[in-house]
Amino acid sequence: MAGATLRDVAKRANVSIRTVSNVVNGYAPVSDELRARVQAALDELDYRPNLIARNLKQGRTGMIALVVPELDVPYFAELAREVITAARAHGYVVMIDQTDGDGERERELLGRDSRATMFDGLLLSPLTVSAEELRARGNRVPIVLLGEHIFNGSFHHVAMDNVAAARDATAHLLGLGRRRVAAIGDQPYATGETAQLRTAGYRQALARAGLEADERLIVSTPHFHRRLGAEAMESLLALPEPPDAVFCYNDLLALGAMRALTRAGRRIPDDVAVVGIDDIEEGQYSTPSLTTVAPDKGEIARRAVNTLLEAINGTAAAPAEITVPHRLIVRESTAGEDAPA
Amino acid sequence: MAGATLRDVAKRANVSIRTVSNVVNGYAPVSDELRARVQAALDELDYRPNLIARNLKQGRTGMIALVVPELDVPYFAELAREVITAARAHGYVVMIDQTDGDGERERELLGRDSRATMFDGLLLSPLTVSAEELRARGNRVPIVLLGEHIFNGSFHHVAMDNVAAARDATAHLLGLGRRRVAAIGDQPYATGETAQLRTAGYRQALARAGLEADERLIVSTPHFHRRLGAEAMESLLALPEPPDAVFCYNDLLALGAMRALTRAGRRIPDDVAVVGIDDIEEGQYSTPSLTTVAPDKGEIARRAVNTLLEAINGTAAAPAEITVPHRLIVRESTAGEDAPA
DNA sequence: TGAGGGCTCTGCAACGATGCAGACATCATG
DNA sequence: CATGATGTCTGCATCGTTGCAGAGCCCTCA
Repeated sequence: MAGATLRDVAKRANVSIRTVSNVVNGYAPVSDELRARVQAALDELDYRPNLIARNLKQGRTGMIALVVPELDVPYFAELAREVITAARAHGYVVMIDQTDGDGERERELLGRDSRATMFDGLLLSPLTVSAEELRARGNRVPIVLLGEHIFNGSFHHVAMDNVAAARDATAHLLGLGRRRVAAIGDQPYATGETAQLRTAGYRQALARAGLEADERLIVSTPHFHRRLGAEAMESLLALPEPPDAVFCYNDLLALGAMRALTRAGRRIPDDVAVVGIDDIEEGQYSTPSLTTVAPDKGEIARRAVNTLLEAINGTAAAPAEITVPHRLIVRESTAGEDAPA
Repeated sequence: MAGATLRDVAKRANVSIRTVSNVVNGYAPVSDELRARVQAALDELDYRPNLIARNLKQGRTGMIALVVPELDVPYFAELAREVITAARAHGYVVMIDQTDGDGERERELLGRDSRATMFDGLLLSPLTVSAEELRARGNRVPIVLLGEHIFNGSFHHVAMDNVAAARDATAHLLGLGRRRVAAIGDQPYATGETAQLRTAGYRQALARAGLEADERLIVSTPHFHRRLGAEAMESLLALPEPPDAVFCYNDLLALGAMRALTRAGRRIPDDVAVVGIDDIEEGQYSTPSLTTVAPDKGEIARRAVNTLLEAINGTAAAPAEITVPHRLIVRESTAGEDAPA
């Protein structure tokens, strides 16, 4: 049997549809006697409101979508959890989708038949979509961008200061006395803005220490997965003058790099110190535990959700770059036994 | 400006609403000339179909929900990715929600005002909801259960054979000649059915090897996170006769246990061999890499999605227990240097 | 020539809910 | 007793779309 509708309940309780609706929503005053009768009918028929109909009438769904490249990348999974929590605090639920880092799928989202219209707003962590494409899509559904790319003010955008984060990570390694600091994760092409910002930070730290960057120590990777971190590390170890420290553009690369180092018999941090970015939980339990730059994920999620809801309600300020704080967390991969437990 | 509707487009193109709808959906034959005129109007107004209205009319949304305890538990994140992929193959999208392992939130899902009615079906990985509660909720939205609990035939249920998986893992350790094999992750109370199945498998393996279980070697943990694995391992190491192997009920526990072992200066696997369950990617890159029992996540996702879609379409067979295959993957945490790369 | 059949195109009703305006009964007040 | 205020309850229109039945029109063929 399909679900009972307001009409069914109304017929059974011998009242108008409207009155049943009032009872369900606690709106207009309803006499106790009628209320009881309607309630009985509601229970007997096990009425559940049809949210789709309600949404159509009200013009909103109470759902926002979070679109990330890959859900099984721990950073995104952890961020997703924070977003769900932040949205729930406002009575919103979050639908999560992944693009597989596939530009095709990202653009699908913006296309005519996109399911995006099912949502009151969109949180998008783009990999390849450009600002122009986003602008061209019109202003159907409010959007807040997360963490990637540079959109110079056309959109709400929440991220940490990537240059500063990379600079802090690199400076930490230099502060340990390391002089051949490698970098893993550059992406010197159009869609690699985040990576390029981190490379810039890396170079800044070297410059401030009066060092010149050795281009052979900067390894590019098309994405940020463990395997590529391991491969990059292997290639660095094969250099005539291998590095004594490595700054990885995220924790997964760093974990892969550490795996390669251990396999090659190098000691961490004695031979090579390692630092990442993201502060995923895995890094606390790796051997050795991983020094990292932690963006404040909770803050990212809250600011993003709040901004999106403001945009939905039309109370949003002009699009702005929102920068959330980050901090360096020192663990064994740079401090060795001295690391705080 | 709010989105243009079919009516707006119809007015502009000077045709009926119905014809615009036909053009949009490619339904009835429309003359080339009219089609072009309508298409032009569609483009000019940048028409996007209102999916909510369409869904209301059609009685389906093309969305299913996946509800898991915690999204940032790698197993669930990896499973979610598979589910998204499987659903997409059928034109469905997946909305993901997490319950935080909170019975309250799980039950909310079944309550009167649940958003569950927004979805054509539900994939639920329950932690505390009982079969009775599920039955009591009526048959509003088709449900397929994943991995947890025992529902003896009242619901579609997809899982691996937990007893066999645990038996295989334990037998592997025994096959290495270990004799004091510990178990981390038992949950000897009502909502711990999965854990209890694994304990049963553990005991079976010991029995088949002619060994008696040492109850002190079975450590309970209220949930399956890294930290508890580490704590459990520490307590095991404090025993007068510590174990020479440990079977952890999932990979996170195992990774935590390995962390504790390394910190305590024990060698893996020489002093203590470790095996987990789940085959999360992290275990391939840990030091040492983690031996594990891998459920076929892709198969779980595909079977679950297919079954759910059959239920949605009314073509489903009677509720059934669907068992997916698993296999032991041997890595360094039990095989040491001999492990396959 | 006119009956029949295809092809286009259209209007109406409906999905299930809510906003609005107003009907009706009751009651207090002058 | 008339008036208006108050408190309940109802019917109608509507959200944007699609299903259905049918209206024209043109063509074919007997």
